[in-house]
Amino acid sequence: MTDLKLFNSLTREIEPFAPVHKGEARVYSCGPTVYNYQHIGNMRAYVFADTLGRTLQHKGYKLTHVINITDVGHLTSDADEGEDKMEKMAASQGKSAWDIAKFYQEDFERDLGRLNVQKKQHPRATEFVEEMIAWGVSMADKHCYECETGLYFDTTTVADYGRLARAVTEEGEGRIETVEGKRNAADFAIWRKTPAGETRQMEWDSPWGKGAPGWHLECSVMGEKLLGFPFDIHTGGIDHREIHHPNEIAQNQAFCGCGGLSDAKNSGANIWMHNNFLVERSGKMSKSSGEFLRLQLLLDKGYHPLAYRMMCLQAHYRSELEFSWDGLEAALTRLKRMVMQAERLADAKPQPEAEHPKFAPALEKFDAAISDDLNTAIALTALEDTLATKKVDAGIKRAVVEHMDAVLGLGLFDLSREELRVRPKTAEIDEAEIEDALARRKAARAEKDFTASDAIRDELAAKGVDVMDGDSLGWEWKLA
RNA sequence: GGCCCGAUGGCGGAGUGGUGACGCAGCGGAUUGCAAAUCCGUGUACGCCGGUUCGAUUCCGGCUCGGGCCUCCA
Repeated sequence: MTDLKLFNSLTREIEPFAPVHKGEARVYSCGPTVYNYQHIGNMRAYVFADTLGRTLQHKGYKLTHVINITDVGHLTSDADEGEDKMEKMAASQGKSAWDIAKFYQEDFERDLGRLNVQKKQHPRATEFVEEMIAWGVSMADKHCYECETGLYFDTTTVADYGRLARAVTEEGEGRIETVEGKRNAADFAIWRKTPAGETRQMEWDSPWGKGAPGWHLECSVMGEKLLGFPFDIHTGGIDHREIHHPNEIAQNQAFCGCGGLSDAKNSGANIWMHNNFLVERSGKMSKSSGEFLRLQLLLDKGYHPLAYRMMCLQAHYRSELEFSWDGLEAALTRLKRMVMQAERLADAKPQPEAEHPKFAPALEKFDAAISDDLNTAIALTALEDTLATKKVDAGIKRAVVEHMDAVLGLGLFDLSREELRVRPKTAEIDEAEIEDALARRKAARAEKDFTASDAIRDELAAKGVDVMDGDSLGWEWKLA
Protein backbone atom coordinates (compact mmCIF):
# COMPACT_ATOMS: atom_id res chain seq x y z
CA MET A 1 0.00 0.00 0.00
CA THR A 2 1.04 3.52 -0.75
CA ASP A 3 1.73 5.82 2.18
CA LEU A 4 -1.05 8.24 2.92
CA LYS A 5 -0.31 11.86 2.09
CA LEU A 6 -2.52 14.74 3.12
CA PHE A 7 -2.58 18.46 2.47
CA ASN A 8 -1.80 20.40 5.62
CA SER A 9 -3.29 23.89 5.68
CA LEU A 10 -0.69 24.88 8.24
CA THR A 11 2.18 24.41 5.80
CA ARG A 12 0.09 24.50 2.63
CA GLU A 13 1.87 21.38 1.54
CA ILE A 14 1.13 17.74 0.99
CA GLU A 15 2.64 15.82 3.88
CA PRO A 16 2.97 12.15 4.75
CA PHE A 17 0.59 11.09 7.48
CA ALA A 18 2.52 9.99 10.57
CA PRO A 19 0.31 9.03 13.50
CA VAL A 20 0.98 10.43 16.94
CA HIS A 21 0.08 7.09 18.49
CA LYS A 22 1.26 4.01 16.68
CA GLY A 23 -1.54 2.33 14.77
CA GLU A 24 -4.07 4.97 15.75
CA ALA A 25 -5.61 7.99 14.12
CA ARG A 26 -7.40 10.66 16.12
CA VAL A 27 -9.47 13.17 14.23
CA TYR A 28 -11.49 16.17 15.31
CA SER A 29 -13.92 17.71 12.88
CA CYS A 30 -15.59 21.01 13.58
CA GLY A 31 -19.27 20.27 13.78
CA PRO A 32 -22.40 22.30 13.30
CA THR A 33 -24.01 24.94 15.44
CA VAL A 34 -27.40 23.42 16.02
CA TYR A 35 -29.55 26.52 15.83
CA ASN A 36 -31.05 25.56 12.49
CA TYR A 37 -31.10 22.85 9.85
CA GLN A 38 -27.86 22.07 8.05
CA HIS A 39 -27.72 22.80 4.36
CA ILE A 40 -26.08 20.45 1.91
CA GLY A 41 -23.02 22.69 1.76
CA ASN A 42 -22.54 22.09 5.47
CA MET A 43 -22.91 18.39 4.86
CA ARG A 44 -20.08 18.38 2.35
CA ALA A 45 -17.73 18.97 5.27
CA TYR A 46 -18.92 15.80 6.97
CA VAL A 47 -18.83 13.70 3.83
CA PHE A 48 -15.24 14.84 3.53
CA ALA A 49 -14.46 14.16 7.19
CA ASP A 50 -16.07 10.74 6.89
CA THR A 51 -14.12 9.88 3.77
CA LEU A 52 -10.96 10.87 5.59
CA GLY A 53 -11.92 8.66 8.53
CA ARG A 54 -12.69 5.75 6.26
CA THR A 55 -9.39 6.21 4.47
CA LEU A 56 -7.50 6.12 7.75
CA GLN A 57 -9.27 2.87 8.60
CA HIS A 58 -8.45 1.54 5.15
CA LYS A 59 -4.82 2.25 5.95
CA GLY A 60 -5.15 0.14 9.05
CA TYR A 61 -5.41 2.79 11.74
CA LYS A 62 -7.76 2.47 14.64
CA LEU A 63 -9.90 5.55 14.27
CA THR A 64 -11.20 7.85 16.98
CA HIS A 65 -13.29 10.54 15.37
CA VAL A 66 -15.07 13.44 17.01
CA ILE A 67 -17.57 15.75 15.42
CA ASN A 68 -18.63 18.24 18.02
CA ILE A 69 -22.03 19.82 18.44
CA THR A 70 -22.00 23.53 19.13
CA ASP A 71 -25.03 24.23 21.24
CA VAL A 72 -23.87 27.38 22.96
CA GLY A 73 -21.54 30.28 22.45
CA HIS A 74 -21.87 30.95 18.78
CA LEU A 75 -22.86 34.54 18.21
CA THR A 76 -24.59 35.95 15.19
CA SER A 77 -21.58 38.21 14.89
CA ASP A 78 -17.98 37.81 15.89
CA ALA A 79 -17.84 41.36 17.08
CA ASP A 80 -18.83 39.92 20.44
CA GLU A 81 -21.93 42.00 20.51
CA GLY A 82 -24.32 39.82 18.55
CA GLU A 83 -26.98 37.61 19.99
CA ASP A 84 -26.37 33.99 20.75
CA LYS A 85 -27.56 31.97 17.77
CA MET A 86 -29.29 29.43 19.94
CA GLU A 87 -31.21 31.93 22.00
CA LYS A 88 -32.20 33.94 18.97
CA MET A 89 -33.72 30.94 17.23
CA ALA A 90 -35.34 29.81 20.47
CA ALA A 91 -37.01 33.16 20.86
CA SER A 92 -38.29 33.14 17.29
CA GLN A 93 -39.80 29.67 17.69
CA GLY A 94 -41.06 30.12 21.21
CA LYS A 95 -39.00 27.20 22.47
CA SER A 96 -36.14 26.88 24.88
CA ALA A 97 -32.61 27.04 23.62
CA TRP A 98 -32.13 23.51 24.91
CA ASP A 99 -35.05 22.22 22.87
CA ILE A 100 -33.73 23.96 19.79
CA ALA A 101 -30.36 22.33 20.24
CA LYS A 102 -31.86 18.88 20.71
CA PHE A 103 -34.13 19.19 17.71
CA TYR A 104 -31.49 20.34 15.26
CA GLN A 105 -28.86 17.94 16.55
CA GLU A 106 -31.22 15.06 15.88
CA ASP A 107 -31.96 16.38 12.43
CA PHE A 108 -28.23 16.70 11.77
CA GLU A 109 -27.54 13.16 12.90
CA ARG A 110 -30.35 11.86 10.72
CA ASP A 111 -28.72 13.53 7.73
CA LEU A 112 -25.34 12.05 8.63
CA GLY A 113 -26.94 8.62 8.60
CA ARG A 114 -28.60 9.24 5.28
CA LEU A 115 -25.20 10.10 3.82
CA ASN A 116 -23.58 6.95 5.19
CA VAL A 117 -21.37 8.90 7.54
CA GLN A 118 -19.99 6.42 10.04
CA LYS A 119 -20.89 6.78 13.68
CA LYS A 120 -18.71 9.38 15.38
CA GLN A 121 -18.55 10.87 18.85
CA HIS A 122 -20.78 13.93 19.08
CA PRO A 123 -19.88 15.80 22.26
CA ARG A 124 -21.95 18.87 23.03
CA ALA A 125 -20.31 22.10 24.07
CA THR A 126 -22.68 22.50 27.00
CA GLU A 127 -21.34 19.25 28.46
CA PHE A 128 -17.87 20.78 28.73
CA VAL A 129 -18.52 24.16 30.27
CA GLU A 130 -16.76 23.27 33.49
CA GLU A 131 -13.67 22.23 31.56
CA MET A 132 -13.85 25.36 29.47
CA ILE A 133 -13.88 27.50 32.59
CA ALA A 134 -10.87 25.58 33.89
CA TRP A 135 -9.08 26.27 30.62
CA GLY A 136 -9.90 29.93 30.91
CA VAL A 137 -8.52 30.02 34.43
CA SER A 138 -5.30 28.35 33.32
CA MET A 139 -4.75 30.86 30.53
CA ALA A 140 -6.12 33.93 32.23
CA ASP A 141 -2.94 35.27 33.81
CA LYS A 142 -0.60 35.07 30.88
CA HIS A 143 -2.87 35.38 27.89
CA CYS A 144 -6.12 37.02 28.80
CA TYR A 145 -7.58 40.23 30.10
CA GLU A 146 -10.96 41.08 31.43
CA CYS A 147 -13.15 43.91 30.38
CA GLU A 148 -16.76 44.89 30.65
CA THR A 149 -18.16 42.35 28.21
CA GLY A 150 -16.01 39.40 29.14
CA LEU A 151 -12.66 37.71 29.26
CA TYR A 152 -10.60 38.21 26.13
CA PHE A 153 -7.66 36.42 24.65
CA ASP A 154 -4.75 38.67 23.76
CA THR A 155 -3.58 37.39 20.40
CA THR A 156 -0.20 39.08 20.75
CA THR A 157 0.73 36.70 23.57
CA VAL A 158 1.28 33.73 21.27
CA ALA A 159 3.80 33.33 18.52
CA ASP A 160 2.74 33.45 14.92
CA TYR A 161 -0.87 34.25 15.58
CA GLY A 162 -2.86 33.65 12.45
CA ARG A 163 -0.21 31.78 10.52
CA LEU A 164 -2.85 29.30 9.44
CA ALA A 165 -4.82 32.08 7.80
CA ARG A 166 -1.79 33.77 6.30
CA ALA A 167 -3.80 36.89 6.02
CA VAL A 168 -3.76 38.45 9.42
CA THR A 169 -2.02 41.78 9.41
CA GLU A 170 -2.56 44.94 11.36
CA GLU A 171 -4.62 46.41 8.56
CA GLY A 172 -6.24 43.13 7.70
CA GLU A 173 -8.35 43.29 10.79
CA GLY A 174 -9.62 46.70 9.92
CA ARG A 175 -13.16 45.64 9.36
CA ILE A 176 -13.74 43.88 12.61
CA GLU A 177 -15.87 46.15 14.68
CA THR A 178 -14.06 47.35 17.70
CA VAL A 179 -15.40 46.24 21.00
CA GLU A 180 -14.86 48.61 23.89
CA GLY A 181 -11.86 47.53 25.88
CA LYS A 182 -10.32 45.13 23.39
CA ARG A 183 -6.58 45.55 23.05
CA ASN A 184 -6.27 44.17 19.55
CA ALA A 185 -8.87 43.87 16.86
CA ALA A 186 -8.17 40.16 16.48
CA ASP A 187 -8.60 39.41 20.18
CA PHE A 188 -11.54 37.15 20.87
CA ALA A 189 -13.79 36.21 23.74
CA ILE A 190 -12.99 33.32 26.04
CA TRP A 191 -15.96 34.13 28.23
CA ARG A 192 -18.88 36.37 27.48
CA LYS A 193 -20.53 37.89 30.51
CA THR A 194 -24.27 38.08 30.65
CA PRO A 195 -25.05 41.82 30.54
CA ALA A 196 -26.09 43.22 33.88
CA GLY A 197 -29.78 42.90 34.53
CA GLU A 198 -30.26 40.18 31.92
CA THR A 199 -30.74 36.47 32.29
CA ARG A 200 -29.88 33.99 29.59
CA GLN A 201 -31.28 30.52 29.17
CA MET A 202 -27.79 29.19 28.78
CA GLU A 203 -25.50 30.71 31.34
CA TRP A 204 -23.07 29.49 33.94
CA ASP A 205 -21.19 30.90 36.89
CA SER A 206 -17.52 31.60 36.38
CA PRO A 207 -14.68 33.55 37.96
CA TRP A 208 -15.60 36.32 35.51
CA GLY A 209 -19.27 36.35 36.40
CA LYS A 210 -22.35 34.73 34.94
CA GLY A 211 -22.13 34.12 31.27
CA ALA A 212 -21.29 31.68 28.50
CA PRO A 213 -18.08 30.47 26.91
CA GLY A 214 -16.76 31.97 23.68
CA TRP A 215 -17.23 29.94 20.57
CA HIS A 216 -13.60 29.05 19.91
CA LEU A 217 -12.97 27.63 23.34
CA GLU A 218 -15.19 24.58 23.02
CA CYS A 219 -13.21 23.04 20.18
CA SER A 220 -9.92 23.46 22.02
CA VAL A 221 -11.32 21.91 25.15
CA MET A 222 -13.18 19.01 23.59
CA GLY A 223 -10.29 18.24 21.28
CA GLU A 224 -7.89 18.08 24.19
CA LYS A 225 -10.22 16.19 26.52
CA LEU A 226 -11.34 13.60 24.03
CA LEU A 227 -8.29 13.13 21.86
CA GLY A 228 -5.36 14.52 23.84
CA PHE A 229 -2.76 16.96 22.50
CA PRO A 230 -1.39 16.66 20.01
CA PHE A 231 -3.89 14.65 18.06
CA ASP A 232 -3.52 13.80 14.41
CA ILE A 233 -5.93 15.74 12.27
CA HIS A 234 -8.27 18.65 12.72
CA THR A 235 -10.76 19.30 9.94
CA GLY A 236 -13.30 21.94 9.10
CA GLY A 237 -14.73 24.07 6.35
CA ILE A 238 -12.34 26.41 4.62
CA ASP A 239 -14.06 29.38 6.20
CA HIS A 240 -12.67 28.28 9.55
CA ARG A 241 -9.14 28.63 8.29
CA GLU A 242 -9.20 32.38 8.74
CA ILE A 243 -10.69 32.99 12.18
CA HIS A 244 -11.98 30.04 14.13
CA HIS A 245 -9.00 27.78 13.72
CA PRO A 246 -6.31 30.43 14.22
CA ASN A 247 -8.09 31.33 17.45
CA GLU A 248 -8.28 27.71 18.44
CA ILE A 249 -4.59 27.30 17.74
CA ALA A 250 -3.77 30.38 19.82
CA GLN A 251 -5.68 28.88 22.75
CA ASN A 252 -3.94 25.58 22.34
CA GLN A 253 -0.55 27.23 22.30
CA ALA A 254 -1.45 29.10 25.45
CA PHE A 255 -2.80 26.00 27.15
CA CYS A 256 0.33 24.04 26.38
CA GLY A 257 2.37 26.78 27.93
CA CYS A 258 4.21 27.10 24.68
CA GLY A 259 3.09 30.57 23.86
CA GLY A 260 6.61 31.58 23.00
CA LEU A 261 7.10 28.77 20.55
CA SER A 262 5.62 28.13 17.19
CA ASP A 263 6.20 24.46 16.78
CA ALA A 264 3.45 22.72 14.88
CA LYS A 265 2.88 20.42 17.83
CA ASN A 266 1.60 23.31 19.86
CA SER A 267 -1.27 23.96 17.50
CA GLY A 268 -3.04 21.01 19.06
CA ALA A 269 -3.14 18.94 15.90
CA ASN A 270 -0.42 17.86 13.53
CA ILE A 271 -2.45 18.35 10.40
CA TRP A 272 -5.20 20.87 9.76
CA MET A 273 -7.40 20.10 6.79
CA HIS A 274 -10.09 22.22 5.19
CA ASN A 275 -12.70 21.31 2.68
CA ASN A 276 -13.77 23.84 0.09
CA PHE A 277 -17.32 25.08 -0.41
CA LEU A 278 -20.21 23.75 -2.34
CA VAL A 279 -21.27 26.70 -4.44
CA GLU A 280 -24.33 27.62 -6.34
CA ARG A 281 -24.45 30.09 -9.19
CA SER A 282 -26.70 32.33 -7.16
CA GLY A 283 -23.85 32.67 -4.71
CA LYS A 284 -22.68 31.02 -1.57
CA MET A 285 -25.05 28.81 0.33
CA SER A 286 -26.51 30.91 3.04
CA LYS A 287 -28.88 30.25 5.85
CA SER A 288 -29.60 33.88 6.39
CA SER A 289 -31.07 34.11 2.92
CA GLY A 290 -34.19 32.31 4.08
CA GLU A 291 -34.74 29.22 1.96
CA PHE A 292 -31.75 27.01 1.69
CA LEU A 293 -30.90 23.63 0.30
CA ARG A 294 -31.05 20.88 2.81
CA LEU A 295 -30.89 17.15 2.34
CA GLN A 296 -34.61 16.74 2.95
CA LEU A 297 -35.34 19.00 -0.01
CA LEU A 298 -33.29 16.69 -2.23
CA LEU A 299 -35.39 13.78 -1.04
CA ASP A 300 -38.60 15.70 -1.57
CA LYS A 301 -37.55 16.25 -5.14
CA GLY A 302 -36.93 12.57 -5.66
CA TYR A 303 -33.17 12.38 -5.22
CA HIS A 304 -31.66 9.73 -3.02
CA PRO A 305 -29.31 11.32 -0.45
CA LEU A 306 -26.43 9.14 -1.56
CA ALA A 307 -26.60 10.81 -4.96
CA TYR A 308 -25.34 13.83 -3.07
CA ARG A 309 -22.50 11.83 -1.52
CA MET A 310 -21.64 10.65 -5.03
CA MET A 311 -21.63 14.26 -6.17
CA CYS A 312 -19.16 15.16 -3.44
CA LEU A 313 -16.96 12.19 -4.21
CA GLN A 314 -16.67 13.15 -7.87
CA ALA A 315 -14.74 16.28 -6.95
CA HIS A 316 -11.66 16.82 -4.84
CA TYR A 317 -12.46 18.08 -1.37
CA ARG A 318 -10.17 21.08 -1.81
CA SER A 319 -11.92 22.26 -4.95
CA GLU A 320 -15.07 24.27 -5.00
CA LEU A 321 -17.94 22.15 -6.17
CA GLU A 322 -20.72 23.56 -8.29
CA PHE A 323 -24.16 22.48 -7.23
CA SER A 324 -26.97 22.12 -9.73
CA TRP A 325 -29.97 19.87 -10.02
CA ASP A 326 -28.63 18.60 -13.34
CA GLY A 327 -25.39 17.76 -11.61
CA LEU A 328 -27.24 15.89 -8.90
CA GLU A 329 -29.22 14.04 -11.54
CA ALA A 330 -25.97 13.03 -13.24
CA ALA A 331 -24.59 11.77 -9.94
CA LEU A 332 -27.77 9.81 -9.29
CA THR A 333 -27.59 8.17 -12.71
CA ARG A 334 -23.97 7.23 -12.12
CA LEU A 335 -24.82 5.80 -8.72
CA LYS A 336 -27.78 3.88 -10.13
CA ARG A 337 -25.63 2.22 -12.76
CA MET A 338 -23.06 1.24 -10.18
CA VAL A 339 -25.74 -0.18 -7.91
CA MET A 340 -27.07 -2.23 -10.80
CA GLN A 341 -23.62 -3.65 -11.43
CA ALA A 342 -23.28 -4.45 -7.75
CA GLU A 343 -26.67 -6.16 -7.68
CA ARG A 344 -25.30 -8.76 -10.06
CA LEU A 345 -22.92 -9.74 -7.29
CA ALA A 346 -25.66 -9.97 -4.69
CA ASP A 347 -25.39 -13.74 -4.33
CA ALA A 348 -21.64 -13.92 -4.51
CA LYS A 349 -19.74 -14.72 -1.35
CA PRO A 350 -16.92 -12.25 -0.93
CA GLN A 351 -13.55 -13.92 -0.87
CA PRO A 352 -11.24 -11.50 0.87
CA GLU A 353 -8.30 -13.87 0.88
CA ALA A 354 -8.41 -14.53 -2.80
CA GLU A 355 -6.47 -12.51 -5.29
CA HIS A 356 -6.86 -12.05 -8.94
CA PRO A 357 -4.36 -10.43 -11.30
CA LYS A 358 -7.20 -8.85 -13.21
CA PHE A 359 -7.97 -6.62 -10.27
CA ALA A 360 -4.42 -5.68 -9.41
CA PRO A 361 -4.36 -2.56 -11.62
CA ALA A 362 -7.64 -1.28 -10.23
CA LEU A 363 -6.62 -1.93 -6.65
CA GLU A 364 -3.34 -0.18 -7.19
CA LYS A 365 -5.01 2.75 -8.89
CA PHE A 366 -7.51 2.98 -6.07
CA ASP A 367 -4.98 2.95 -3.30
CA ALA A 368 -2.68 5.41 -5.06
CA ALA A 369 -5.56 7.80 -5.65
CA ILE A 370 -6.98 7.74 -2.15
CA SER A 371 -3.49 8.01 -0.70
CA ASP A 372 -2.83 11.11 -2.76
CA ASP A 373 -4.65 13.55 -0.51
CA LEU A 374 -7.94 11.74 -0.91
CA ASN A 375 -8.42 11.83 -4.66
CA THR A 376 -11.89 10.34 -4.57
CA ALA A 377 -12.62 11.33 -8.16
CA ILE A 378 -10.03 8.87 -9.40
CA ALA A 379 -10.73 6.30 -6.70
CA LEU A 380 -14.28 6.23 -7.99
CA THR A 381 -13.09 5.33 -11.47
CA ALA A 382 -11.07 2.46 -10.04
CA LEU A 383 -14.26 1.15 -8.45
CA GLU A 384 -16.03 1.44 -11.78
CA ASP A 385 -13.17 -0.34 -13.52
CA THR A 386 -13.65 -3.16 -11.05
CA LEU A 387 -17.40 -3.35 -11.52
CA ALA A 388 -16.93 -3.45 -15.29
CA THR A 389 -14.36 -6.24 -15.22
CA LYS A 390 -15.68 -9.25 -17.09
CA LYS A 391 -15.12 -12.97 -16.80
CA VAL A 392 -13.84 -13.11 -13.27
CA ASP A 393 -14.90 -14.91 -10.15
CA ALA A 394 -17.86 -13.07 -8.64
CA GLY A 395 -16.71 -13.69 -5.09
CA ILE A 396 -13.36 -12.10 -5.69
CA LYS A 397 -14.92 -9.25 -7.55
CA ARG A 398 -17.34 -8.64 -4.74
CA ALA A 399 -14.52 -8.60 -2.22
CA VAL A 400 -12.66 -6.00 -4.25
CA VAL A 401 -15.76 -3.84 -4.62
CA GLU A 402 -16.48 -4.04 -0.90
CA HIS A 403 -12.90 -3.12 -0.16
CA MET A 404 -13.14 0.05 -2.21
CA ASP A 405 -16.65 0.93 -1.19
CA ALA A 406 -15.66 0.76 2.46
CA VAL A 407 -13.59 3.85 1.77
CA LEU A 408 -15.98 5.71 -0.50
CA GLY A 409 -19.00 4.92 1.63
CA LEU A 410 -21.61 4.56 -1.06
CA GLY A 411 -22.87 1.35 0.49
CA LEU A 412 -23.42 -0.28 -2.88
CA PHE A 413 -24.43 -3.62 -1.39
CA ASP A 414 -26.85 -2.04 1.02
CA LEU A 415 -28.60 -0.20 -1.75
CA SER A 416 -31.01 -1.45 -4.31
CA ARG A 417 -32.04 0.25 -7.46
CA GLU A 418 -35.59 0.31 -6.16
CA GLU A 419 -34.51 2.33 -3.13
CA LEU A 420 -32.93 4.87 -5.42
CA ARG A 421 -36.35 5.37 -6.94
CA VAL A 422 -37.30 8.03 -4.41
CA ARG A 423 -40.86 9.22 -4.61
CA PRO A 424 -40.97 12.98 -5.21
CA LYS A 425 -43.08 14.76 -2.64
CA THR A 426 -45.10 16.45 -5.34
CA ALA A 427 -46.02 13.20 -7.07
CA GLU A 428 -49.78 13.00 -7.50
CA ILE A 429 -50.06 9.29 -7.99
CA ASP A 430 -49.48 6.43 -5.59
CA GLU A 431 -47.77 3.10 -5.98
CA ALA A 432 -51.03 1.12 -6.19
CA GLU A 433 -52.28 3.33 -8.96
CA ILE A 434 -49.09 2.79 -10.88
CA GLU A 435 -49.20 -0.97 -10.43
CA ASP A 436 -52.79 -1.01 -11.60
CA ALA A 437 -52.00 1.02 -14.71
CA LEU A 438 -49.05 -1.24 -15.40
CA ALA A 439 -51.25 -4.34 -15.15
CA ARG A 440 -53.79 -2.87 -17.55
CA ARG A 441 -51.03 -1.95 -19.93
CA LYS A 442 -49.55 -5.43 -19.75
CA ALA A 443 -52.90 -6.89 -20.69
CA ALA A 444 -53.26 -4.53 -23.62
CA ARG A 445 -49.82 -5.41 -24.85
CA ALA A 446 -50.57 -9.12 -24.58
CA GLU A 447 -53.41 -8.52 -27.00
CA LYS A 448 -51.13 -6.40 -29.13
CA ASP A 449 -53.36 -3.43 -28.57
CA PHE A 450 -50.49 -0.99 -28.74
CA THR A 451 -52.71 2.04 -29.10
CA ALA A 452 -54.19 1.33 -25.68
CA SER A 453 -50.88 0.40 -24.08
CA ASP A 454 -49.18 3.53 -25.40
CA ALA A 455 -52.02 5.64 -24.07
CA ILE A 456 -51.52 4.23 -20.61
CA ARG A 457 -47.84 4.87 -20.88
CA ASP A 458 -48.52 8.49 -21.83
CA GLU A 459 -50.91 8.89 -18.93
CA LEU A 460 -48.28 7.66 -16.50
CA ALA A 461 -45.64 9.87 -18.10
CA ALA A 462 -47.91 12.85 -17.60
CA LYS A 463 -47.93 12.05 -13.92
CA GLY A 464 -44.18 11.78 -13.73
CA VAL A 465 -43.83 8.02 -14.03
CA ASP A 466 -41.66 6.47 -16.72
CA VAL A 467 -42.56 3.00 -17.91
CA MET A 468 -39.78 0.61 -18.83
CA ASP A 469 -40.85 -2.66 -20.39
CA GLY A 470 -37.65 -4.59 -20.69
CA ASP A 471 -36.60 -3.72 -17.20
CA SER A 472 -37.22 -5.75 -14.08
CA LEU A 473 -37.96 -2.59 -12.18
CA GLY A 474 -40.91 -1.77 -14.42
CA TRP A 475 -41.15 1.91 -13.73
CA GLU A 476 -39.27 4.86 -12.38
CA TRP A 477 -40.08 8.37 -11.32
CA LYS A 478 -39.34 10.90 -13.97
CA LEU A 479 -37.58 13.77 -12.32
CA ALA A 480 -38.49 17.35 -13.08
C1' G B 1 -8.58 48.80 0.67
C1' G B 2 -5.84 44.04 2.49
C1' C B 3 -5.08 38.69 1.78
C1' C B 4 -6.09 34.42 -1.16
C1' C B 5 -7.97 31.21 -4.98
C1' G B 6 -9.75 29.73 -9.66
C1' A B 7 -10.27 29.90 -15.28
C1' U B 8 -10.23 22.41 -18.74
C1' G B 9 -15.04 19.80 -24.11
C1' G B 10 -22.69 20.97 -23.82
C1' C B 11 -22.59 20.47 -18.08
C1' G B 12 -19.75 18.61 -13.81
C1' G B 13 -14.90 17.43 -12.85
C1' A B 14 -9.65 14.83 -12.47
C1' G B 15 -4.82 15.21 -14.06
C1' U B 16 -0.32 16.09 -16.77
C1' G B 17 6.01 19.21 -19.67
C1' G B 18 5.46 15.26 -25.12
C1' U B 19 0.15 9.39 -26.77
C1' G B 20 -5.43 15.35 -23.84
C1' A B 21 -9.14 10.73 -16.92
C1' C B 22 -13.91 9.91 -15.68
C1' G B 23 -19.27 10.83 -15.09
C1' C B 24 -23.79 12.95 -17.17
C1' A B 25 -25.75 14.63 -21.70
C1' G B 26 -25.17 13.86 -27.23
C1' C B 27 -24.33 10.51 -31.25
C1' G B 28 -23.97 5.22 -33.42
C1' G B 29 -25.05 0.02 -32.43
C1' A B 30 -27.44 -4.22 -29.66
C1' U B 31 -32.27 -4.90 -27.51
C1' U B 32 -37.66 -3.33 -28.03
C1' G B 33 -44.18 -3.67 -31.38
C1' C B 34 -42.34 1.60 -30.81
C1' A B 35 -40.05 3.64 -26.79
C1' A B 36 -37.79 3.48 -22.07
C1' A B 37 -34.26 1.07 -18.98
C1' U B 38 -29.78 -1.68 -19.77
C1' C B 39 -25.27 -3.08 -22.40
C1' C B 40 -21.32 -1.95 -26.20
C1' G B 41 -18.88 1.83 -29.04
C1' U B 42 -17.81 7.06 -29.93
C1' G B 43 -16.73 12.97 -31.37
C1' U B 44 -15.67 17.52 -28.92
C1' A B 45 -11.62 21.23 -24.27
C1' C B 46 -7.23 23.06 -21.47
C1' G B 47 -9.46 32.25 -20.93
C1' C B 48 -5.95 36.00 -23.61
C1' C B 49 -0.72 37.81 -24.57
C1' G B 50 4.30 37.04 -23.97
C1' G B 51 8.59 34.07 -21.88
C1' U B 52 11.42 29.43 -20.67
C1' U B 53 11.77 24.71 -23.52
C1' C B 54 13.20 20.47 -28.87
C1' G B 55 8.09 20.62 -27.08
C1' A B 56 3.28 23.89 -22.38
C1' U B 57 -3.12 22.93 -21.11
C1' U B 58 0.70 21.71 -17.50
C1' C B 59 6.50 26.13 -15.39
C1' C B 60 7.27 31.91 -15.17
C1' G B 61 5.36 37.05 -16.03
C1' G B 62 1.41 40.25 -17.51
C1' C B 63 -3.76 40.87 -18.79
C1' U B 64 -9.01 39.78 -18.68
C1' C B 65 -12.87 37.48 -16.26
C1' G B 66 -14.89 34.94 -12.05
C1' G B 67 -14.93 33.62 -6.90
C1' G B 68 -13.65 33.52 -1.66
C1' C B 69 -12.11 35.63 3.08
C1' C B 70 -11.24 40.08 6.08
C1' U B 71 -19.05 40.24 9.30
C1' C B 72 -22.28 34.65 11.01
C1' C B 73 -21.23 30.62 7.82
C1' A B 74 -18.93 23.80 6.22
